[in-house]
Amino acid sequence: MRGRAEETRERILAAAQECFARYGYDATGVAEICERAGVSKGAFFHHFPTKQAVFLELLERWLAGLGEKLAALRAGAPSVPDALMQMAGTAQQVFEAARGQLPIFLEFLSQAARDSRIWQATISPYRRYRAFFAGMIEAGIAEGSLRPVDPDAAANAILSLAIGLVLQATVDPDGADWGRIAQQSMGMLLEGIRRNNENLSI
Amino acid sequence: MRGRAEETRERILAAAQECFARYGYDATGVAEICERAGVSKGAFFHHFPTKQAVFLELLERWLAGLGEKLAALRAGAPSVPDALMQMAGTAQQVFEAARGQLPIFLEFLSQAARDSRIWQATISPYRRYRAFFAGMIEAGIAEGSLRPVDPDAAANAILSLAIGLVLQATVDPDGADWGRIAQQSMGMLLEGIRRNNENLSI
DNA sequence: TAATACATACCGACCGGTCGGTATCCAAAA
DNA sequence: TTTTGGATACCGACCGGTCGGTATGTATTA
Repeated sequence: MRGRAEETRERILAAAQECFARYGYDATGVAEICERAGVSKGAFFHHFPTKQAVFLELLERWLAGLGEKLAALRAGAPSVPDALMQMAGTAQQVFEAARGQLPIFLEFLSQAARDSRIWQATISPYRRYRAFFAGMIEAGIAEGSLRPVDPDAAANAILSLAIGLVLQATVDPDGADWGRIAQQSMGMLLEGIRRNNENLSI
Repeated sequence: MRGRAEETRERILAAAQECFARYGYDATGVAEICERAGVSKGAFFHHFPTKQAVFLELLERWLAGLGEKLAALRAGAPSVPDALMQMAGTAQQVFEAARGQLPIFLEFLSQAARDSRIWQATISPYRRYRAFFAGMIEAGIAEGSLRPVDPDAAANAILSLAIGLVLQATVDPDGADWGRIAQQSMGMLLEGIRRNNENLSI
């Protein structure tokens, strides 16, 4: 049996993620997490100093996973526009896989807007993502696939689009086919910054 | 002097808005609202049946105000692209005026993702906005200023952009000049859906 | 046996909401 | 004009319950 302790830790994290997504950070009690994890309160505070520490670890894992996914997609695409469209394409899977789990993203954001500790943990990867996209845009301009737009502005536009899509999919999951919407939206934005203006059917 | 009671109500609402923005809905105590409003707990529950009722009224006012603003901007613009750019242009004022108050937008969203009562109050105006933008896109296509894109998809793209911008400005207010970013982003998206493709310098 | 992993019992602070009572206001009566 | 009476506005002590976190004891592992 490998690491009983480690397994307990993971169970606590998984249970917490479910609770935070369903009820929100404040409205989730430590007792509820413990019950769902099949673990006592003592075990909880043995593995984590505070409730916030659990939240923070979930946040850090989530952000790290996101970063890896983005980098992998970029590396596997032949051109910058291709990479962007592929990222938009994976949105479908993301939305389906994370259905019901997405609200925790909102929870991450609203906590970050208030708690300086969580803000720091959030903002640093976020700025890396922004820089990552800006770098992609620059590369696209250099490779000739994009018009010479302001890379920072374009990166922000892409990020805004992505964040907005996730949020809408979170709050109104049945309001639209968000995977399709993601691709179409990215297609439109891309059309606005790509160099060759041959009309592709959207 | 009109209505002492009404003034008290307004003071409670204003105090609650500040608290919700600063601490979040759950973390805000009724006692804190009362203290900030200079009002007793009894007065609070005399004017509102529950804490949630206060939140709901703030939400409804906010959404109503947003709708009016959008309609006014649309009515005052000569063309659809003009209207969109003007809307993006007002972002600067919005961000500056609401600095520090923006987190309540996040609070609205995260509550809507959980509480069905608040979800209903949120989703109905939200869908109206979406229809409003879709109508604008159709009008733009009809007037010849926009390419024949899917109006719903374009409307969703615009909404995503707007939501994403507000969120980034909320979480990272000093991370960029969000007013400028809003204009540039909308400009790029617009470039992707407008008919005449003359290059405008961004 | 020493250290780690976990369980149970418990604490003080604080929560949203209630309640009995008081102050204020205004219309009608005197 | 003054009095009065009832409705409205407001107060603040208080309640049951829940919260995050702790203290202490027991089982498991090394």
